[in-house]
Amino acid sequence: MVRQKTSAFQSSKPVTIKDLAEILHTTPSTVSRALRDKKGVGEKRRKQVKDLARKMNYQPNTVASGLRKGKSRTLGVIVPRVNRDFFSDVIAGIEEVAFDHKYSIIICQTHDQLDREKQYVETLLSARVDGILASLSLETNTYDHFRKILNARIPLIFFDRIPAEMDTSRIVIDDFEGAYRAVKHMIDNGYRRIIHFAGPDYLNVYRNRKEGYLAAMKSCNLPVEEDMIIHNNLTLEAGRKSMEEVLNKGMVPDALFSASDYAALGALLFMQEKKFDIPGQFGVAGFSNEKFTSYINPSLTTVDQHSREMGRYCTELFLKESIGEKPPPSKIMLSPELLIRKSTQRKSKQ
Amino acid sequence: MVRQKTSAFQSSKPVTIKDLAEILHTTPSTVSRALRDKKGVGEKRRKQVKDLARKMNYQPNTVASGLRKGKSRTLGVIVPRVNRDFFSDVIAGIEEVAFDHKYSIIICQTHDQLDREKQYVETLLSARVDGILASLSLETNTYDHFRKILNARIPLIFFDRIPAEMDTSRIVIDDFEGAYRAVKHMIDNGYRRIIHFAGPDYLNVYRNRKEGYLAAMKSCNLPVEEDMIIHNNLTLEAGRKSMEEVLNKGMVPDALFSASDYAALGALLFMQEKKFDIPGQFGVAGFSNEKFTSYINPSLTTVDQHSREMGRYCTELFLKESIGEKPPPSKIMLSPELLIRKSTQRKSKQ
DNA sequence: AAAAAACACACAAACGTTTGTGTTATTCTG
DNA sequence: CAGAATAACACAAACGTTTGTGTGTTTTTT
Repeated sequence: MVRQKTSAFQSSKPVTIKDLAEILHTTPSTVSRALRDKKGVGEKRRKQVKDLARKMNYQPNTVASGLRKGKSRTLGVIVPRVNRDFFSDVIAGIEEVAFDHKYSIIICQTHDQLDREKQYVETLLSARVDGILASLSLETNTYDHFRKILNARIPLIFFDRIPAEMDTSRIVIDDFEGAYRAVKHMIDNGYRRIIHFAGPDYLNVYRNRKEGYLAAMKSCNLPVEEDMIIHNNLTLEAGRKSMEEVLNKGMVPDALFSASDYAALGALLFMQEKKFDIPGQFGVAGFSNEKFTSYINPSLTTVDQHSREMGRYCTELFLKESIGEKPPPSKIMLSPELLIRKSTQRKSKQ
Repeated sequence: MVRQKTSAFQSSKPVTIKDLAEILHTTPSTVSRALRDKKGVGEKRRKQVKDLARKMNYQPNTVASGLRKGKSRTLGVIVPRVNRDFFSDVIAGIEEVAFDHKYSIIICQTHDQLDREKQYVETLLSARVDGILASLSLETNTYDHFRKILNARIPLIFFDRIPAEMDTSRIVIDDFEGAYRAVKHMIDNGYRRIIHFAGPDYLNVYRNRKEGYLAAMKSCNLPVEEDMIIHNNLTLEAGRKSMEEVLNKGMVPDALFSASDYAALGALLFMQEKKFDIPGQFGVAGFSNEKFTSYINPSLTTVDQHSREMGRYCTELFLKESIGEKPPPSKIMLSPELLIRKSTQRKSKQ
């Protein structure tokens, strides 16, 4: 005998509102209203419809309803990479709030490439997402693709890596403050010749971290020679290499403040190979609070960016913008948290 | 004077195919065919249409075309958490292949909760995604929601955490083999009383890792007492706590093979606090190759799961299933890679 | 040069909803 | 109990595409 599944498991084409209407000898409009608890449908009929819908395993078609309503209850999220702790934490935060409000999220990885970013903006626009949350790619130096989003009257919220050139809602942490506090802390611990690994100047986050570094040094009257600021791409390998070059040039820094944890790690590993005592002879601080920073030895002083909260806020900003008349853009700046760990704590101060 | 933007920046309602048709005194069908390079449109007209589309910044509406075509070029991805290295790496892999084939991906976090998983399946089904890639939540012990996907004739590919109960395409790594090799390696390095942190038995991955552990021990005639296998939820805290309990019970293991890197780390940190020399007095190996494992000290021996490749394969499996007649489900098993690091390398063997 | 084939296009229906408007029956009001 | 208000529904149009079919026109074939 053929195995007979319950009616929930019939295959074939999905059941539509029309099908339900036909069976009940009524019309699609009534069924639609019944299902969504809109008025204009009698008690009895409503129950009848809902019962049948359940029985026939009716699945609402959000594509159709999206087309009709002009809303997709979908959010586009554009990030450089999904598998970076910072970004995946932000995404986790976004997803949480989005889920609570019945939004789905489409994620887009730019791989830090401008043309991918552009292409994804097109895709999201075509998908008629209700909003876009984005963090700039490293290559982004033009913003017309983002302006298109605004012109389409779709809420656009930037987080972390934001364009100075556009007047949109945005949420960042205070990178300047985070860097300033990290460097100040290092100085307080007796480090003096602190070098800095910086990212590209055209990205707000790296520019601000550099400024924070400079301000902290200046506030203590510590000189910053030109070659104490090393721009690289902030990967582990870049950090290791830059550190090597610094030593090869004959410089004798006693600490490093890196705009990225990975680059900090690269330098730290290199210095350990060279038998430098960390934090004794050389202090290291990073930025972002990647998970590994608390597990390595010595644990790495870093700046936490409240990534998950950033994601949550970001989505809340979108929700605010998506209802009613467009409010003026909100600019939120979260306070970073300096996490003082072993890599910057000298046993004896200066 | 009012600032005048180029035509690319007009606001108002999006341009539709109908609009283009009207302007060119032709019909939507012709415009549609012209834009998509379908035959039935003259050279001249085609150029005319494309030029106008560009000029008016026409954005195709994938919602409408999705409704008409019954395909959304969208993939649903269901994972326990997006901010775990393993899963975010898989997602990165999925995104890469999906992007190349012009698919968008909707990501869903179950937070290891069954009801969230169910709800997301409904959402994805309603969104009429073209396929679903999923890894089970810890709580999943019922599969009707997944069967619905199959009944809707939507390709469903499981990865890593898969249900034994369903006959779908799937891709896993050989957890048994990975565990076996890890434990064998530890035995080869002189460890004898190796304990095991295991996850829930109803999840294939943890069951297989445990089996691998048992097989390796057995192959060397090493006894495994009941209390040498500790089930916990595999978090860092759980690892620490379990380790503490083991010692408190008066057991004297000389090594740990943990089904998770985090739990391994918890145990490792605890043992270090208790002044055990690792790997000298106590060896530790984990599973998953989380990023931090190579940066900690001692670096952690672990098993790499080729997560990115898994994501890529997974999407390729979907692509294969989405064309033509449904092929029989593919069952792919990737070979894990044992990464031998310091945490299991005794200076002097035995 | 007539018949056949190919082409360029218009027309119309369809995908599955949602929503405004009309129609009839029921309930309410004074 | 007439008239108004309300309710329960049906009807039809619309969202923006895609695609099958029909109709002239041009090109090719012989």
